Amino acid sequence: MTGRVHTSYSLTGAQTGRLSSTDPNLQNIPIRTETGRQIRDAFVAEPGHVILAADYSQIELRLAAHMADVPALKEAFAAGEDVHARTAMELFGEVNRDTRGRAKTINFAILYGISRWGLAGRLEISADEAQAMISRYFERFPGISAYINETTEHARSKGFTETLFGRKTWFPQITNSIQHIRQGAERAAINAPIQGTSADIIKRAMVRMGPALAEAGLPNVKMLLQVHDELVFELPEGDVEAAKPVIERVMAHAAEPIVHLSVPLGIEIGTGPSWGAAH
DNA sequence: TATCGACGCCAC
DNA sequence: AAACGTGGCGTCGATA
Repeated sequence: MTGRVHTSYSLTGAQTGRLSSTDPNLQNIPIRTETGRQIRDAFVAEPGHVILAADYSQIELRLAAHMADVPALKEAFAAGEDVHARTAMELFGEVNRDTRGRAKTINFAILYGISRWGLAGRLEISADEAQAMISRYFERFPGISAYINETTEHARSKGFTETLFGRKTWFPQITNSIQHIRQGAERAAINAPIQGTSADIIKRAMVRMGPALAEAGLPNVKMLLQVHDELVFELPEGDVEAAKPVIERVMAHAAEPIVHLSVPLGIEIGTGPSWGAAH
């Protein structure tokens, strides 16, 4: 008995290469509402220890900017700018609460394989209006349009997509004669290289983390959880300042030396007595 | 009593 | 008509 909750991870749980978590699933613990935050606060560190949460900041949008070669987005990430604001400026010519919010929604929609109906539903506008916004997005960021066309065509001709590290995901439904099934496969194929490359990167960071902490003289830092773009640690309070730069460096450079990204990978680190407080 | 799929909701 | 990606799980009703 450890007196703690223990999950099980499946290394092949998701088509894209993500981990999945069961019994219990610790990758969908609430956080967005006040009640959710209180639930995360129930995950506490041992006395004398703290929880450290390290997140990749907008990793999938950064990878999309790299893979689709979108100069405006790459510049924004390189400069540490607000990328959704930058997108709003490109699309609407001005940045305010409304345009930034809509730009953020469109950026997410791109990662998921955009459709006029999906965007229309999310923005509560007509499909025609959504199509006009997508066309505008493609005009401003032609690399995104090319990425979508090339990725779906590759999936159709070869049957699979690849991450930047060469890991394949297969799409047998990409040639299905039923339109909505085929289109669903196309959206998944657009997303898979992005989500999959993110999964590859954090796995590489996890493999390197133990040795890196050991070499840094930090044997008491324990890696507890992975939540897709986040690693959760428990460590003695006195180790926090030494551990932060090690964790940051391992995560930020995890793609190297196999893949050289044209955007930096930003890491956000927080600490506290609980998982909730570490965010 | 067990199993399966639809549904809704939680996360990234 | 149209729900945009990846998952797990609790509930409910149909079924064996």
